[in-house]
Amino acid sequence: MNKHYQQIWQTVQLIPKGKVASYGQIADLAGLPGKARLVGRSLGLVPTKGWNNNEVPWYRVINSQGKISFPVGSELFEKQKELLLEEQVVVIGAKIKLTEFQWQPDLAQLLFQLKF
DNA sequence: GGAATGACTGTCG
DNA sequence: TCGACAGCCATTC
Repeated sequence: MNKHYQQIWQTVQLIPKGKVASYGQIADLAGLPGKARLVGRSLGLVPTKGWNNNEVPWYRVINSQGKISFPVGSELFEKQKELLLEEQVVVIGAKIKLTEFQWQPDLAQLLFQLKF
């Protein structure tokens, strides 16, 4: 259980500044293919708990359509958008240009860092 | 143990 | 491009 969350958070931390990744992408990289929902849920657990919440850039994770997964105007939506804009990521409405900002990791380097 | 619930995804019209 | 739908899976009731 916790092990899965650890892998997810660890993977999220690898997303470079100014880039974003989708839930499914994170799930794959964390060794949990097809479990995008698990990623979403685990990210939802981070902030409330006192774990390494500040270390996990949850706002760099969006859905596969390149959009923020919160209702427009909600508190979390605004916060996420703000944080992304601070990193030079262009957010139009809820949309982000995936072709420009989606993280495209070097798999070999990634495996080295994760040490799975 | 069964049913409902999500910060999801891919496919189809 | 967009909405509806069916899988998906750990957690919660």
